[in-house]
Amino acid sequence: MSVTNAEIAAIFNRIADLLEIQEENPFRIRAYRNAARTIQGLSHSLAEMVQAGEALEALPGIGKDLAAKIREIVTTGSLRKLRELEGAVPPELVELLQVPGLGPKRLKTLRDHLDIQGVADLEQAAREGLVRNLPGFGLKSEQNLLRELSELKRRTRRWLRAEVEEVAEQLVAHLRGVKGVKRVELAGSYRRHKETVGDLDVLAVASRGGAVMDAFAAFEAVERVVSKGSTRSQVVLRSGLQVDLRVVPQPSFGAAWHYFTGSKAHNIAVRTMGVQRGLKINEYGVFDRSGKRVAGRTEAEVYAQVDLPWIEPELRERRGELEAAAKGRLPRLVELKDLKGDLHCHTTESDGQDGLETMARAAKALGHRYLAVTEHSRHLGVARGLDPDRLLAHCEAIDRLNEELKGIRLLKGVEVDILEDGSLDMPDEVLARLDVVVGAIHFAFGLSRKKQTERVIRAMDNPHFNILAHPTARLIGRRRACNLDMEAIMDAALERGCHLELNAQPQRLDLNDLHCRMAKERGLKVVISTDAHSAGQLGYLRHGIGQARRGWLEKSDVLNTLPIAKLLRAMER
DNA sequence: GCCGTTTTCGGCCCGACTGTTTTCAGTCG
Repeated sequence: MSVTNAEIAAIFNRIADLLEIQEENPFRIRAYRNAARTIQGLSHSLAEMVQAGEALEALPGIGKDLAAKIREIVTTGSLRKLRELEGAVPPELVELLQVPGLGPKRLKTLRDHLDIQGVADLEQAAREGLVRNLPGFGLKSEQNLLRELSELKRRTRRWLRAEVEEVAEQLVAHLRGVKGVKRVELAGSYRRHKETVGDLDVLAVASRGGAVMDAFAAFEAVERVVSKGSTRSQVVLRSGLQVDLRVVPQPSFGAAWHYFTGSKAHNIAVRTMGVQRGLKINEYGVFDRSGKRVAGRTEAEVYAQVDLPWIEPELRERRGELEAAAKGRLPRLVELKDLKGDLHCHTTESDGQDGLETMARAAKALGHRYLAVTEHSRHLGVARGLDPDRLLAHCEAIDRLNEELKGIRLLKGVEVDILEDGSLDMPDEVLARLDVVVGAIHFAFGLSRKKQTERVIRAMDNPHFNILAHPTARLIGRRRACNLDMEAIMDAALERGCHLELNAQPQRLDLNDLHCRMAKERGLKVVISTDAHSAGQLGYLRHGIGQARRGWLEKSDVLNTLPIAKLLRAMER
């Protein structure tokens, strides 16, 4: 099996960690991290590029040396440089770098004086009071280290963006109520709509920081204040989520919002463009050589200084957005209001929590013009999957309800199980009577790449098949993606007139952002659906939209932006 | 280790906070 991009990126990140412990040239370390980031963001396989003899050196951050290392990984499955480094550095030390407050320098002090080799050593030494007397350390650092070590597990987790949405909005509302605060906005990966976030970044505009910072520390959900200054403070919530707040004056708002939104790679690139123009860009503004502020009130002003139009936050990942912006070729990203309906949901007839009519009225209230009702099929017993008779009876109920409903149409559908051999868990003559057939994998996730890919393509061979639901079946943080040749599946879908779903459940968001881009590059339209199991979940489309936008999708790339008649025509095979 | 409107060497984004220090290093984002 060929090496994946993620594996190559992981090797480079690992090398960066090991070099860091060895206190190597920091720019060299950054080169490895930059390359890893580039690789993670690629929408095509490096292994295939190598096999096709394509020039890896054309990729940003990949020069002659790293290109050779990628070729070595692809052809031999490993990297000599990594083996050498791992031989020279005790593996547990890398883990210690994850401890907040512990960088390569202080780690070296710990190793030199106390022979610290891992988390257990450090914990013991700190307990025995040996750390406080080291140069550069004191009682406070020893206590902080002990606390960080005990929280290591909790602090390194990432959060589903949707999980922190509620507390984020509460915090923003809380801060907006503080006297003297002119504006409060969320920034960071949350604003970029990453599927998971490591912390929450909040930006406030106020002439003075004091009152805002006090209110921040007093926010109901705060467990502990990590640091508190006049422009920047950090807290940990009871949930373990870390939140950073920065306060800037009004004229700096745009520069600060840009800076704190990131991504880091995007920011560095923009600042570098500034340097080339004789400008210094920081969170307070854009400054010319004489130190005079020339921009900063809005993000658009900042971008204008480096001759770029404003760039949507979801695109700021250093994945070609700066080049596209320079050429005037930024995508016009799809928006929630562009969606005309939802093509995947469940009712109490299978494993949903609300009945048909409740779902229909909730969808109408959201402005949907159509909603496909797609219960599970028989094979999924735990979800009370429907056999052919129950499905046909359900369809009759849908027909009856459609006669009463105004302004929205229910589509008769099914989420049919794709069996292990690629056949569908419902007879063709039943599928033929439906408006939309959604197919999905719900078991045998561990098949080989070849078998899993064949399974899905065979399912799409069925002439009634329309949409492949949650294509990789991943659950973020809980179940890894099925091993699939996504490019082959997309090509097959295109040939057969099938479509792929971007499932908007926060723990799925499957297709992911890179897959969306892969689809767009092929001209394959994506369906954004909620897979709602209750009326409330119909609102999850917003999560799907965030992911779609990260994948550069425009209105015309998304099938369910079409009105009903065009939608049904577009799904015909 | 990468890269070039400062082009093949010598740079590489920039500021805040903490804890230690007495003027700053280390770390973080």
